[in-house]
Amino acid sequence: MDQVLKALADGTRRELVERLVAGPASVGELAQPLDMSLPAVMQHLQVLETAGLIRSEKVGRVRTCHLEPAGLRMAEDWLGRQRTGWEHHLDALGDLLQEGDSPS
Amino acid sequence: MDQVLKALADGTRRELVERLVAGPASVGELAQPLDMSLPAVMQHLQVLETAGLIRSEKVGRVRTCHLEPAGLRMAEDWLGRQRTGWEHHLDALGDLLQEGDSPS
DNA sequence: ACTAAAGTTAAGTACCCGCTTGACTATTGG
DNA sequence: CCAATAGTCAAGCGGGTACTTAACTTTAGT
Repeated sequence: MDQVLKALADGTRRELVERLVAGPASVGELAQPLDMSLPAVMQHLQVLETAGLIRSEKVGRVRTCHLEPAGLRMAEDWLGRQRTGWEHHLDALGDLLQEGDSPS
Repeated sequence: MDQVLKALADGTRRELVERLVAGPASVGELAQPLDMSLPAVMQHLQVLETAGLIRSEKVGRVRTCHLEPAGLRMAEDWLGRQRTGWEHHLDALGDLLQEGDSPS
């Protein structure tokens, strides 16, 4: 969880994810539009892979990366739980107020 | 977006959010279970508020904080878009493969 | 075999983050 | 008024993070 959100907290890494939504890509393809050195991109990819957000296999001399939806779903679920929890709390509060509204 | 995910990337701040799901709380109440100094908690709260994840008003000498679901929902939506985007991509790919499967 | 392409590793640098302590400001109750 | 409570401001410290460049490894093309 911590790793997933830390990974997505970086704008560059989110760009990488957004690119990978369109389909798998090699390290070079991912690096090309990114105005930074290739090793920098590598480090970002490693962070994403350690977090379980992407997976990559190397065949020949080219490493191909693809998205792993499980990681995204985990983060999404956590956010959803907190949000709906709070909204239900508000609902319950609303009911309580309405109930106590006309006590005569 | 960047601010929201950076804010949630920290474990302490996620604890604060989880606490606030149960309802509003004062700075002191939030700090009490957190084995760190009060200014540290303040800084975390400021990060959360700047990110739009919580809101707080000060009445008298006590500041009360409450959750703001909009921020959570924004992050949740982004994650959902990426994930479903990728899943649809996989579906389309599956269809393509199946279509080309028996070309005779 | 020789060279270019695609990554990878290692080391170093500059900056950002979380936390601390200490001093300070407002409110509240006696 | 006096002191305790609840929070805030400011400076500083240590570790982590995002890059960089330079050197190296492996594979592919000719």
